[in-house]
Amino acid sequence: MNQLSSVTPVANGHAVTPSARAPEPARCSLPLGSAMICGGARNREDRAPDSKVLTGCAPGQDVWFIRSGILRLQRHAYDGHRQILSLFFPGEIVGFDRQFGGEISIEAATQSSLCRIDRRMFQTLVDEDSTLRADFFRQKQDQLERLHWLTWSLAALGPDERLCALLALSTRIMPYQPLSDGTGVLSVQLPRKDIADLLGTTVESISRIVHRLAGARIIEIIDPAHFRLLDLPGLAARGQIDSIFEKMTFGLANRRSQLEHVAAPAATDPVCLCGRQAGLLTPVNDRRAASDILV
Amino acid sequence: MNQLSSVTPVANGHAVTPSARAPEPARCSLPLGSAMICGGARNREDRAPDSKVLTGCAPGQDVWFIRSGILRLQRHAYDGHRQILSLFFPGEIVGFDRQFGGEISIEAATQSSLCRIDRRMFQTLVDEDSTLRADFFRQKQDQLERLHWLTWSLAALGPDERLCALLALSTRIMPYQPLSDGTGVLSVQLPRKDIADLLGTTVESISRIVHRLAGARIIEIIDPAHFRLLDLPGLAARGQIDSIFEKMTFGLANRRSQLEHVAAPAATDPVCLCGRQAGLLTPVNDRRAASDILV
DNA sequence: CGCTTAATTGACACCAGTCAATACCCGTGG
DNA sequence: CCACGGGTATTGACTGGTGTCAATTAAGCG
Repeated sequence: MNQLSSVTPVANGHAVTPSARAPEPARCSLPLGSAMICGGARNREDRAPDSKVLTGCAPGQDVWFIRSGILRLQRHAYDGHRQILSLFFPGEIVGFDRQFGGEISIEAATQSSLCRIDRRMFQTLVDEDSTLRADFFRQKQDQLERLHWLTWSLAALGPDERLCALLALSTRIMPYQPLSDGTGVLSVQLPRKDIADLLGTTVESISRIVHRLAGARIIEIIDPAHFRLLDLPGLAARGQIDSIFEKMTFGLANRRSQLEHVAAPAATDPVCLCGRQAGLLTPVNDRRAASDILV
Repeated sequence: MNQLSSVTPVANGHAVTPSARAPEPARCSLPLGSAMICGGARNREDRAPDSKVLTGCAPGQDVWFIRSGILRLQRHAYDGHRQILSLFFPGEIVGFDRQFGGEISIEAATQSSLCRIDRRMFQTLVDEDSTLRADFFRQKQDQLERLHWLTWSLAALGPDERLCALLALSTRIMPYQPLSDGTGVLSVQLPRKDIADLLGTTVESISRIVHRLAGARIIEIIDPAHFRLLDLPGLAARGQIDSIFEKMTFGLANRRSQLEHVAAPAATDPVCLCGRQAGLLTPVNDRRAASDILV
């Protein structure tokens, strides 16, 4: 237990790139297809948890690139019931699709850092750059697959199985510290309420299930947001995602590590690469000009 | 009751284009974006209910265009439980996306008529023709929206509300004969089991709900597959789709009527139009050559 | 130290799934 | 014409899980 507390600090800070929290990194370049998204400080926006990113009402002239944090796509029923339809993770683009109805919206689930992209600019890029298009397609496919899973599990699985699946998946999308004995410590960044609304259940049930899993020696509760997963394969099996685990998490983990590679050595050189085609990357020193290519 | 029986014949025949059942129409041209899909008889395939169209295992080198009928996207749990994730309707393209996992598959839910399209050919067309791409995008958007609805309703709505929503939506995707008094007769083409597996419930519950609705004078049961909807707006409201009803059914009804216009006057002239860009439609008399453009 | 918020635990009712039996429809074949 | 059989729909009785409501505890914060 005490040895675990030495690991937990990973949980602090926000989503994926702790370095982004540093005061004004001022410039960054983010990979997307063969293009680089160059967001100057003026194109970046930090969002606090529960703040709105896109609502159905607002025209939403912008597309958003997620630098860090987790966004949630949600819809409310007449009685106020909220259901989370999907989560969006670092490296993904949101807001390009058709305007949602008035009842659907995207909000920040955790502290997030976004990068604003002009809609028409992005449209143009997608039309011109087939590599970007392919990459964007792949994102859509990933998101679709996640939605398929959620839909299926809501109807075919029990709440406990759904939570097991989520915990297993979380090892790839949230801070997870593997230990030498095969177990690992997971930092759950999603509020309990969000987990409940995503899995179509209640916070009370989540709490009961968590403690039930702890009783069955499948997990160990460090604190309400940190669990030690004693049997990750077992979790995946209970959630019936063992056969698709790799496939579902591949794209996610990929984009995440890509972002980390970019964000990590950010303290070295102010040069920002921008290009629209593979092999045609253009080094740009003036960050204002660079950020204008892809607002 | 007797006046209703004079209406029900609409229910017979299969899905949407009864004329397609005629012996060997041999040629047809179907609109998709600015292109026309010209399926000669050898590219067409009729599928019986429950026959497989795409499985995760099979490489599936082909893309399918739905001429008539309803296809279902489904997945099985370990215990055999089946969940239908989505339905596909006439005018839509399936099979272009990433290969599914082994557990997911597409089958015919009703008697269906499909049109086989070579994958690479379609890929090329999508890359070249931005209008087709836009149309294809719109299809994907529609499908995504339906999936969003299903996901949301599985968690936020009760089984009865889900059925109400499905009935309301069905007036746009299944034979529906409006009557002068504002009511109308709906022919449900989906087997009871499919309805249950789509809405995440059981056939027993479906039966109970149907009779409950009849008791509440919201519908009238003509026979297990034909209902007289006494209060369509009420149904939509119960299903909480009243505010998005038009939006959700627009694309579907659109494609359906498009297909009917094409299929209806099929007995006139053997000329088959094929073209890749708007305004560049090329009349082709040799149907073999025509069908080769887009196999 | 008292406030607010989140997490937990308990008691309870009710809905919906399960299982089993029956009714119904629609072929076939006698 | 009726008897038979297979599939589907319906109905009933029962039970278990899960939501709901309420109370308690724990934790963060001024």
